[in-house]
Amino acid sequence: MPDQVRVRIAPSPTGNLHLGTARTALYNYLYARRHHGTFVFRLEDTDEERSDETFTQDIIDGLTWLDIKWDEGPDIGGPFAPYRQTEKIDHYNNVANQLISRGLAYLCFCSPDELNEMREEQKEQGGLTRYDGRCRHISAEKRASHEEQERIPSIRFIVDEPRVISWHDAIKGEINIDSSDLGGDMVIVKSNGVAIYNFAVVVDDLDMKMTHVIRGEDHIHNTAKQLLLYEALGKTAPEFGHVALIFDHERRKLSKRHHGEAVHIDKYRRDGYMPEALVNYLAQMSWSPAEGKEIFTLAEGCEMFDLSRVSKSPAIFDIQKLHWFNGHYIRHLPLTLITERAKPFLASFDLSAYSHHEIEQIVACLRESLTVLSEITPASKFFFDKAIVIPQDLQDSLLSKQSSRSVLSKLLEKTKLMPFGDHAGCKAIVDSVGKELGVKGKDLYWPVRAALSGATQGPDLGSMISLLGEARVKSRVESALALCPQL
RNA sequence: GGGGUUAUCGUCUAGCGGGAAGGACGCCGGUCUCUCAAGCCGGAGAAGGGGGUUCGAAUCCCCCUGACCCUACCA
Repeated sequence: MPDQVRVRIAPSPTGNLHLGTARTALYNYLYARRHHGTFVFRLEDTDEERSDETFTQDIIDGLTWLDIKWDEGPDIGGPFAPYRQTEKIDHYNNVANQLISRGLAYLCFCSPDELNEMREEQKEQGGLTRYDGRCRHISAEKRASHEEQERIPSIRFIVDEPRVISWHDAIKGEINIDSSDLGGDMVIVKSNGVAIYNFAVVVDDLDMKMTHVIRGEDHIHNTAKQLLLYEALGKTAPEFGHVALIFDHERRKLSKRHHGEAVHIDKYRRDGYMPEALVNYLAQMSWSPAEGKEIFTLAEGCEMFDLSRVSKSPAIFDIQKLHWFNGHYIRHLPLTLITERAKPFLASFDLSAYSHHEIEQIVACLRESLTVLSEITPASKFFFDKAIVIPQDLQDSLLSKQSSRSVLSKLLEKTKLMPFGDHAGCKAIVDSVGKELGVKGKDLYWPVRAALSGATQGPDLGSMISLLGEARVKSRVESALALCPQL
C-alpha cells in the first residue's frame, strides 16, 4: 500500500511570514493536493528568545490570506498533536535519553566559553572548526566533578565519520555529503533542556508521519545530519526535495535584514496586491507547469504541480512581473470581489454619496489602469471631492482657449439631456456638443476632463460623466466656466 | 578555510543528442483611443570559459570560473 502523502510547513515564529516561507508553504500545499495527501502546519518555536505570538499570528494570517489551508495544525489540532514544539519538550528528551542509553549520544559538559576557546584555537591552526568530541569518553571522576559543580550538560549525538551520506533529492537529484564535514558530534538537546532544531524536526517528522520534506536548499547540510538521526532511531527517512532560494536583483538572498518589509507577505496585502497574483507569481517563479500555462489559479496549480519540474537554480524576485500578474487579476477577478477589496482604500472618502452599484461602476472604470489596488485612492479622489481644483497650468493652457469656453457652456446647456447611468449615452452628448461647435479631439474632451476631474488624464470620459451624475457635473462645469476668461 | 548547490535573452523559464534555441515579464516600435493604461500586432535580446564523448551537444563527462548556501547549546 503506497503511503498517503503527508507534507508540512514548519515555520519558526521568530519573524513575520516571509516570501520564501510562503513559497515553500505553497509548494508543499500544491504537492499535498496534487497527490490527495495531507498538508500539516507546525510551529518550530524552540527558540524561546526570539519566538513571539504576534509572529505566529502573522504567519497564520498570511497563509490564510493566500488561501493556503492546512489540514492539521496548532490552531485546528489533528491526530498527531501537539503541533508546537514547545509542548513536546519532554518527548524530545525521552527520545534523546534512549539514544544515550543505546550509546549513540552522550552528555557534554563543555561550557560556551570552552567551546569558543576550542574554536579559536582551531581557527588559528587550520581554519576548520568542529567539536572535537572531548566529552564523548569522559571519565567517571570528571563527570562527578562536573556534576558537583552543578554544570548542566547538553546532549550530543555521535556523528559517525568518515562516511558518505547520500540521498536522491526530488529536486536536485543525487546528493552526497561526507559526515566528516558536519562539524563533529552535534548537540541535540541544549543545556536548558530544550531540543535543538535538527533533532526536534526529525522527531516531529517521524511523529507526524511525514512522507516528503520540501524546504529551502539552505537545509541541505541539515538533511545530512537528520539522515543520521533517522538511522540512529531505526526509522525510514522521508523523501527530500530542496528548492533553490529567492534572490534580489543583486543576487542576494531575500532577507528581512536587507529587504525589510519587502519580504513580508502582509505588506503585499496592505499595498493592494491580490493574493491570487502572489500565489500565481510565487508558483511559477521556480516551477513551470508542463502545459506551459502562465496564468493559473491555486486550484489549477493543485492539478498540475510536479516536483520534478521545480527549478534547481535560484530565482530572482522580480516585482515587475508580480505587477503584471497583479494588474491581470485586478482586471479579471469578479467586480464584486475587487470592489470589496477596494473599499479599505476608499475609506478616507464619503462613500454614502454613491449607491453600492455606483461604487462598483467607479471601481469598474478605474481598475482598467491599476497595477496595485492602493492606486485607486488617488485615482478615485475626484469622484468624491466636493469641488474640483483645476491646476493653474491647466487653467492657463486649456481654459484660456475660446473653444474650451464654448464647449463647457454648451455642455452645461445640455446637462439636462444627459442619460446619467448610461456611459456611452453620456459620451454621445459630449460628441454632439463637439459636432455642433466643430470642435473635436483634445479640444473637445480635455476641457471637460479638466472641469470634472482637474486632470486631462483619467478613466473613460463617458463613464466619468455618467457616474458623477447631474448635480456634480453641472456644478463642476459651472465652476470651470467661472475660471474661463471673459472674452 | 572546508563542504555543498548552481550556471539558456536584463528577469522568470521551455528544452532533456539532430530546432532558424520557444514562451512570459520588462524594453523598443506600431495599432486603437480625447488621455493614461489595458488589448492587439511587430522588433531587439541568451547557451560563463576550456577540454572531451559523438557523424552531430544547450542537452552527456571532466576541469576552471562566478554566484549562492551551510559550516551554533538559531531555526
